[in-house]
Amino acid sequence: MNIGEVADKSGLPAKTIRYYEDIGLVTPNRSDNGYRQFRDSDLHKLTFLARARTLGFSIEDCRTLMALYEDDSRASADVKSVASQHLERIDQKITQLQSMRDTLSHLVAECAGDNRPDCPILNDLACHHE
Amino acid sequence: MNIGEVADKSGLPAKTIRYYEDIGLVTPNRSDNGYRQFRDSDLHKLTFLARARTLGFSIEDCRTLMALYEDDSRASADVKSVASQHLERIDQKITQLQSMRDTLSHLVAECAGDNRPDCPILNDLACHHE
DNA sequence: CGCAAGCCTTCCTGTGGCAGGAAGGTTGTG
DNA sequence: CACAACCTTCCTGCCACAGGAAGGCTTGCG
Repeated sequence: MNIGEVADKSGLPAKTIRYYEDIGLVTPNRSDNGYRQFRDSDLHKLTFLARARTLGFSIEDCRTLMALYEDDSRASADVKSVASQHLERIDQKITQLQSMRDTLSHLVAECAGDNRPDCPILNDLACHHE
Repeated sequence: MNIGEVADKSGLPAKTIRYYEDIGLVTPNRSDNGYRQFRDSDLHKLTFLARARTLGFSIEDCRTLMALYEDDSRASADVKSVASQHLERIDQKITQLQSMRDTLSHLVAECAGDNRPDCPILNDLACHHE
């Protein structure tokens, strides 16, 4: 398979696949003409990566997860550890975003949104927050 | 005031303040020795920026908000518009993160986390998601 | 007066995860 | 044989800074 076909099948842009080769996540063969030649196992890896990325794992997490996936003697505890830490980071992010959301939605609700200059949003921003 | 003092008072790192000058968000004077000289109005701007950044506004949003803040004939509708769009982006992000969270927490809960290789998390990643 | 500590300066590189695009080679079709 | 549709490498840019090198200024102490 050429890169276009694996791009279609994996759902990843060709650019991304080249990048993943650059950083050593996949290592396709090369044809005589220099084109990348992907095996089924490469496509499999790429769909694995695509799925892990949609779940928000970092590239380094993906690298770790791939290594665990390919290690038949892995301990599921190691996988769970990576996923748990990621889950924790996600929770932190959600908490932080919800805090922003709460403040912002209050301010937006209070703002008249007309053509007068008085604005609670700007008042909040300009007020000295410690 | 030198940069160290405004850094302390605004809560922003000196690096960040220099960067904000680079991109034209603040324009402090210079002393004879080349040091940046910040007025009270500069400090005021920087605390405004710090607050806007903690609410998650992008630098470009901050630029717009600052311009509106300094425009006495602004319409609060313009401010509200910027804030509403930002709020919408935050909501989208939260939704997306919660979707990740739901999937991940399911998987983590199902994973035994022992020293056997069988792992629902890896099974999910490796299974062909369209 | 010399010297060290603690400020300040500019400039360069790196981060994460690619996207965009230039310049050129290859392959398939009418 | 022209042309489109692939493919290649290489370079730059994104965002919002952080880290650090190399050097100038200032202040206080012995």
